[in-house]
Amino acid sequence: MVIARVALDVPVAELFDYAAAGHDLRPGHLVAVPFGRKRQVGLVVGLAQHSAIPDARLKRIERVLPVEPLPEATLKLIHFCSDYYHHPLGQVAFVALPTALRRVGYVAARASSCFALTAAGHALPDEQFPKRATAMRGLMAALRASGVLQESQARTVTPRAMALLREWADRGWVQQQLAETAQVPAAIATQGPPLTDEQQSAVDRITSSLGSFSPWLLEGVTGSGKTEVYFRLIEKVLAAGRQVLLMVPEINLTPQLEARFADRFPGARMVSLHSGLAEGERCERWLAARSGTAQVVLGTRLALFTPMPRAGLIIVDEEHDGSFKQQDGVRYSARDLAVFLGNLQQVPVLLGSATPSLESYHNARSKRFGSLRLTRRPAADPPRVRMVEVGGDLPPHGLSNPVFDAISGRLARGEQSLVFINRRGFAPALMCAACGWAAECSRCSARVVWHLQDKRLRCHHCGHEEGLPRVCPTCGNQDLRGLGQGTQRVEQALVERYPDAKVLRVDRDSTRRKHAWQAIREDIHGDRAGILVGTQMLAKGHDFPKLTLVAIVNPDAALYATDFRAAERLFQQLMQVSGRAGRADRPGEVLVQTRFPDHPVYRALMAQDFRGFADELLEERRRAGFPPFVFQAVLRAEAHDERAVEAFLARSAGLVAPSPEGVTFYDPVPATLARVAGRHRWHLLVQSGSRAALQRLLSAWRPRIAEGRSSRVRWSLDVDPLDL
DNA sequence: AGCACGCCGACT
DNA sequence: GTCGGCGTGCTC
Repeated sequence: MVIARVALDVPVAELFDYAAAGHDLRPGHLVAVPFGRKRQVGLVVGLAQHSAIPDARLKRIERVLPVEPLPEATLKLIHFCSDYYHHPLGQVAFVALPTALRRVGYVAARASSCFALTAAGHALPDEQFPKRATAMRGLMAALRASGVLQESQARTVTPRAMALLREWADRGWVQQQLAETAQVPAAIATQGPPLTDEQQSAVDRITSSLGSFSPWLLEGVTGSGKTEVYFRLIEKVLAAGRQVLLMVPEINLTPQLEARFADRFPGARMVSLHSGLAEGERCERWLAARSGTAQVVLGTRLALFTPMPRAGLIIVDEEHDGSFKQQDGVRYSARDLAVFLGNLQQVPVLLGSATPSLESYHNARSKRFGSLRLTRRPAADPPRVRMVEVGGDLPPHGLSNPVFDAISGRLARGEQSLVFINRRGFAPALMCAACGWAAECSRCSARVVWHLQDKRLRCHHCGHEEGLPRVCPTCGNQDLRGLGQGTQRVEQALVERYPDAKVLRVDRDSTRRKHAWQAIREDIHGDRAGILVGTQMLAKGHDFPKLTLVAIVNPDAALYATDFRAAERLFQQLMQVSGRAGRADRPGEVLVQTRFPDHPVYRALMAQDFRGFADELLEERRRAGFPPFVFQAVLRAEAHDERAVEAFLARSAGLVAPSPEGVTFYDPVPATLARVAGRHRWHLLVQSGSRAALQRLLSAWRPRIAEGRSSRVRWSLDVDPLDL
C-alpha cells in the first residue's frame, strides 16, 4: 500500500501517515486530509510502502490540491529549517506557504486553471473509451499530445470538456493545476549611472560566480551605491532568463525599491511579498514566483520560502538588521538560511550592508565569504561628525544649545534637519518629585511611557494603557514629572522654539494609520518640512535630498545595556542615521549629543570607521568567548506562575545531565524584561564552541523537553539568539 | 493548535 | 442531582 507522509500545521514534530491509493503523488504536493474531526491542508514530504500505524487507523487522502508540488529546493529548505531550528516540520512548512493555500477550497475556487495528465491517465488503454465517445477520445488525445490543457483549450475540443475533466480528476486520470504558463516578460534594462571602480569590481567578481554557489559580503557605506550594484547584477541574471530574490528588512522599504526597479527595468516583473498583503494577493504573487513569471521577488524574511524554479541570485540588503531573525514561532534567520539556500540552488548569495553584522564580517575576514567593499560615495562626501558634550544640566526637553544653533542655521538656509531620538511618546517615565515613585505597568516589569496627546500612560511592551494619575499614589504629592525624552517632547520643544518652521514627527504612533507614512514621506519631500523628529523608522534606507543635519540627541542610554551586542547595534544604528545627512552639493553634518564623547562607539562614528570598530569588537568577543566565536541556543519559558517557569527550566536542564562534552549549560535566569503581559519570562542558555556539538545536543534534548507536558508553561527554543 | 474526555466544585 | 472549570491526551 502506498503511504503518504504528511506534514500538518500542528505543533508536534511527528508526520502523519495517510493512505495515498488512487492519487498520483510526489513530495511537495499539497493535499486535503481528514484530521481529527476536521479537514486540513497538508504537505506531502515523503512516500512509503509501510506505516507504523495499523492499516485500519489510516485515513485516506481526500484530494490533491491543484497546485504544482513545491520544488525540491523549497522542500529541502523547509527540512533544514526544521532541523536546524528544532521546530516541527509542519509548522515550518506552513509559515512558508501563503495562508490562502492552507484553506482547502481556495485554489479550486480560482478562475483560470489547467489540467495535466497523471501517470494513471497516461496508462489508460486506447480502448478505454468506446469508439463513438468522440468527445472523450478527442479530449484524451489532446491531453496526450500536450500533457497539459488550459481550460480554454479544452473547451475548443468539446463543450463538455470541463465536466469530463472534473470527472477524470476524481478518477485520478488528470490533475487540476493553476494556470502557470503566462509568458515571462522581457528584461530590458535602461541605462544606469556609470559605475565607480569599486562598484565595477564588485559587479565583475559576483558576475563571474553566477551559476555556482558563493557567498559574498558587500560592505558599502550609505550612498556608496550598493543598490546600483544589485541592479547591474539583476540585469545580468534576468538576461540569462533566471530569477532574483531580493530581501529587505521591512515592508516600509519595498515601495521605494519597487519604484526604482520599475524605472530601471520597464516591462520586467517584480513582485513584492510581505505579511502586509491581503491573502489572495499574496497567493497570486507567490504563484507568479513559483511559475517563474515573476523575475524578481522583493520581500521581507518570509519571502525566503518563495519557490523560485529558476533562481539565479539571492540578495540580502541590510543584512545586519535584526528583522531577518523571526522572534516567535519558528525562530529562523532569513539571512543565514539564504546562504544555505544559495548552496542548495548553486547560486551566489550577496549580503549587503554599511555596517555588517559581526557574524558576517567575521565570515568575510576568515574567507568563508568573499569580501567586497565600496568606500567612496559617488553622490556625496562623507558626513562630518561632531560630538556635543553635555552634562547633567540639560533642560527637560533634553536639547542642548549647540543642537538648536545647528538647526537654526539649516532653517535659515532652507535645509532640513533630522533629530533622532529612539524613543516614542513624551517621556519614558512619570516620576514623583517627592518620593521617587515611578509609574510602572501593572502587567510588565517595565515603566510606562507618558503619551502627551491622549494624556495617557502606555506600556510599550504589552499595550496596556491607563490615565495619568493626578497625585503620587504612594505619597499623595501633586508634583509628578516626566523624566527623560521621547519624540513627542522633542517635537514640542522644537515647535515652541521654531513656531514658523514645519516640524514633522515620524514614529510608530504618527504612522500607525494606513497610508500615513506615505503622506509623511510626501511632506518630507515637499518644500516646507524643516525639521524631522523621529525614531529608527527614519533611519532605514530612505533618501531625503534636502537633509543636511542629523542630530542624535540621547544615544547614551544604549551604553548602559548589559547585552553584549548593544555596542554593535548602537554603532549600526548611528551609522545608518548618519548616512541620511548630505547629498551631492550639500555636505552633511552629524551632531552626537553625549556625556561620553570619548566612548569607542562615538570615536568610531566620528572616523566613520566600521572596520576598526568591528575588529575591536571581534577581538573582545573572541577573548570573552562570545558569538561568533561560540554558538548559542536559548530555551525560553514563560508562564503566569514564576515558580512553574523556574521549575520547568531546572527540570529541562536535568534531562541531559551530565551535559555532553563541549557543551555548557548555564543556570536559568530571568529575562531582561522579566515580566510581560503578566507572564514571567526566564531562559536557559546553552553554548558550545562547536556548532555540530550544539546541534547534536539540541536534537537529543528537544524531544525530551516536549515529552514532559507542562501545560502551564509556554516554551520555545531559540537557536542563534540575537538577544538574551 | 483544536478538540474531547474526565473528574471535582457551585448552581438552576 | 447537573453545568462547567481546565488538566490531560490525541490527532495518521
